[in-house]
Amino acid sequence: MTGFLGSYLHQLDEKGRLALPASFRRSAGDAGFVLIHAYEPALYLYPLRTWAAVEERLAEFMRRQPEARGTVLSLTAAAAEVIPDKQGRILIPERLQRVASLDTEALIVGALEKIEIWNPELFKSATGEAKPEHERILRQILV
Amino acid sequence: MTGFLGSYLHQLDEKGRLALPASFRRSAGDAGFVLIHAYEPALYLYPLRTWAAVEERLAEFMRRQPEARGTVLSLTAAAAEVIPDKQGRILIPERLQRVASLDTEALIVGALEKIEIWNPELFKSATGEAKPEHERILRQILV
DNA sequence: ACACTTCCCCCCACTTTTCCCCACTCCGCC
DNA sequence: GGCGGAGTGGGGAAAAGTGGGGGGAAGTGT
Repeated sequence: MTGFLGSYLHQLDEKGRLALPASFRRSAGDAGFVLIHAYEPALYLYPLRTWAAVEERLAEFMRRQPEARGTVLSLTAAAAEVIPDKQGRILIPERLQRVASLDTEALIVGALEKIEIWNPELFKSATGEAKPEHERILRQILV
Repeated sequence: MTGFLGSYLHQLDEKGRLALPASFRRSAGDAGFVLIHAYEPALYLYPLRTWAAVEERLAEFMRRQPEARGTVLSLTAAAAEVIPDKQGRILIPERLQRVASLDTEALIVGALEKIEIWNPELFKSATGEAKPEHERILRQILV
């Protein structure tokens, strides 16, 4: 089973509902997701299956560096567990819509173990720059 | 089992469908493929079997160099998992047709672990130029 | 405890896209 | 010359995305 791939431009309706691509729904099984906001103007969506590992890393990190508690707390405070309705849509809390600058359209991007949700314009400007040293490594990776 | 070899000129129909050569289909088993766009004006097609290794290397790359996230994200965003229909054709998303300048004809090129899909003219100009260099490199490889 | 409000989720309906299936052609091979 | 595998093209059924209305649960205040 491969990770999440591809990008999809979907509508965010007035109720704050966002339809996940059917292929993403299938590869997540139909358990729920965890929606968080971290350092970028985007939201991250983890299927519960992979979220467990993230949670473990968070706990481990706090044990090693207690001064990081505040950082982790602000992450968990802004997080939400979301479950798709029968039409495959998740409800994005109003506060998370605001921090991600989501309006009527959202770009749903597959990022291997997680899904990212972006404002389409912000995504374009965030991924615009091509870094030569990264490209060199990519050539090695892609055989 | 050998890698993918040979090149085939096939039609890209109005619906964006491209028939894979029957021999490629056979050597991939009939699981799906992953289609990506990287630094060249061409598309790369990986059978799922070999894609898993690529994905693992990508994850490793991000662990070592977190600042490469953007590069990997634009790669996965432009990727798609494709499954041949019963006639052995894959659907190439409109966005990927554009970045690879694919019109009505596509050149399907075997490239060992993966398959490359080119605009025929672009392929000629990309591979036609560096003849002397080719010879020098090949002498080293083929003893 | 009860009425009231609010919000969420289910259901229904519609549009668009996708993909499955059938039919046809071309070519090489028996 | 027919047969079979391969590539090509298009119609129709099924699925996916979108939008809105109503019922019921949860929370609030009286």
